[in-house]
Amino acid sequence: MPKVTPKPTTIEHVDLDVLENTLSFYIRTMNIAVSRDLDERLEGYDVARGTGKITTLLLVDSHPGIRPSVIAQIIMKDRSAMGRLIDQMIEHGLLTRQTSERERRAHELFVTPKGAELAATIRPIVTEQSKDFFSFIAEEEQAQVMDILRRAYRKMVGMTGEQH
Amino acid sequence: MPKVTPKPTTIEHVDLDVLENTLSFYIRTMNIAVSRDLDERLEGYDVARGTGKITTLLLVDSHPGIRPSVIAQIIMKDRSAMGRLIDQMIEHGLLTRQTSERERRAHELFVTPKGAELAATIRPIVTEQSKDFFSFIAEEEQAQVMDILRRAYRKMVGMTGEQH
DNA sequence: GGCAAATAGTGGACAAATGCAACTATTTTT
DNA sequence: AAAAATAGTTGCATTTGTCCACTATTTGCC
Repeated sequence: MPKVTPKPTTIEHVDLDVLENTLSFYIRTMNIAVSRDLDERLEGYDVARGTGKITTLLLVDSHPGIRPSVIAQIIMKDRSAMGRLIDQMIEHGLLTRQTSERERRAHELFVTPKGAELAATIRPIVTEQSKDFFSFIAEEEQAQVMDILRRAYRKMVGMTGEQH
Repeated sequence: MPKVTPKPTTIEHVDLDVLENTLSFYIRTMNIAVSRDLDERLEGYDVARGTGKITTLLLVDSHPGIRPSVIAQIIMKDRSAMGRLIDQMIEHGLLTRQTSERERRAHELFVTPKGAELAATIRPIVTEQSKDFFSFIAEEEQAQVMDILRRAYRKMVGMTGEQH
């Protein structure tokens, strides 16, 4: 209980308590910043806002017939959220959906020409955004972090890399 | 336009297109997973859910009198979101707020005894959660990633480390 | 001194995202 | 043939984030 009004703590002098050494803190915080920046760059592209639209578009584009549930695993959403995401993208004319003939429970997704075009437009933007955003980290270090996180991610979603 | 029904793409065989080499993808995705895990561990602690409560509590605890706008910068929220967060925490009896005497526009935040207690409870949980969650990454690698992200974060929020 | 601009915080409205649970349809197990 | 598992949909309640306008106070400038 300080007797005098404390000097205002400015951001330069703040230490982050235990968060200083907590990886999850940095992941969570950087996420906010990266996502915001990405949204700005994609403004107007009807794939902006929220995690998942970009991944979904690119995935369907490069894996025609991929099923919603597979994408859901990859972007860590539950099926209902995934479904809504797809509805949205179909409404925007980016994807089509049809029932699989061999698995009539499942759906298969395909890009429309518009979707394919958007995918092509997006690809370089997404790549550059990431590079630019992290440009104050040396290339090698970026690669290092990415390499480590990639392995972590793969274990997490069960991409073992085994071919059978 | 495939003539036959394509074989279903399973998660083991998916490649992530350009996202494979996009750091922002991994940050965004890992964020979802870490945050979910954290929420589970903090369930019931009225500091769970959403980014910011934990940081706010720990920051106020270790910097009595800190101002909302400083915290806002640190957790990258705008002032109105920050205000609501604080309202919530005051309602829960974790913080108190008073007008600064030297800057009557500004507020100063303090923890209540209950808040201090919660901070003490939370601290080890948060630290361990991060370690556990990333336990499949070697300690050194964790440290490496953290070190790099820390520097990135600091530049971003303007923590230059200068003492004046 | 006095006016304009900057800073700190509040409050309202609105659009999205998230999580949960219940429900249908289809396939697989037993 | 019945039960369990899988794929997807729908509705609902909660939360979050964002934008904008508004007040109070301080600082800078003429």
